[in-house]
Amino acid sequence: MREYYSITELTREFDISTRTLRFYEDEGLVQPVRRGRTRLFRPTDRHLIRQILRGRRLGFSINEIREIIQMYKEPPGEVGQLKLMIKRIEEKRGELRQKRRDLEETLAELDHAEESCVERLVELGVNT
Amino acid sequence: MREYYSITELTREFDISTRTLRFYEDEGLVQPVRRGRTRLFRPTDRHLIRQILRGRRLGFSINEIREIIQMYKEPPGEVGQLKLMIKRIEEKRGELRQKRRDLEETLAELDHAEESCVERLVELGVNT
DNA sequence: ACGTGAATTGACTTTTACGTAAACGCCATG
DNA sequence: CATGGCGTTTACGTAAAAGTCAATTCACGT
Repeated sequence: MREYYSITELTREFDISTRTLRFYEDEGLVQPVRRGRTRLFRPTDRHLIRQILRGRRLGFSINEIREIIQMYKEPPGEVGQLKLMIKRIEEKRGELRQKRRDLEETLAELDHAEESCVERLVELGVNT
Repeated sequence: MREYYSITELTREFDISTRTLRFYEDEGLVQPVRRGRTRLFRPTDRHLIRQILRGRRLGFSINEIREIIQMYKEPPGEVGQLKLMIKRIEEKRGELRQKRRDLEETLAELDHAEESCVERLVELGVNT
């Protein structure tokens, strides 16, 4: 496990711009350390980026991603906070399950659409 | 099956604004008929709205949603078009499968986070 | 005929998530 | 030593997806 990653290394690995990474830093999603003024990203930052991009692909906003990331962190020490956190996690899971239903339905419709296309090709006597 | 739905009926059903529906019309995603100036949405428009919102929840842009909707329509008559369409459908399915992986991973991490919270509660001697 | 509520159009505004450009520091290499 | 490459900050720009507001315009019930 490497200790530090430069910003351009990560932009290449994840195919995002430096602007994007700096933006995520401004938003408090990652906290690279500094050597002088240059940013050094640690494995934990790298993993966070992975999580951010996952959230992004799922259509979550930066704020929602921030919330989700909070949930991955060390659980709080106080009972009320813990219960609240669990409730929030439940809510997010609800959203994700909704997304999963949406996804399966969309996939099913695409399957159906493809079938229609294939049938049509067969009708036209195309060798598949 | 009702023949027509008014714009406000649909805004209530789907919890979106009239502005949003008109925007979707401008974008050519739905084509309600007109009686004078007022829009009359048919069941097919209603179903399209359902599909649009599904796409939106999955983080697809309007353009991507437009593409997907094209795929649901009658398959084209020409062989080249059909093959192209099938290729596009395959691509979209790829995207959706990526989203599904993202989703499962996120759900898994949330499960893990919740477990940590519950464990912590048990440590604190809270009666769950 | 008249007021009231629902719908319409059009213009302007807002938010999000970056893009882009300018201007500069640091340093290794030819 | 200057050139390229990578890094920085600050600031302004922008596209997408609506929200908001103003000014009508119907449709109707009385």
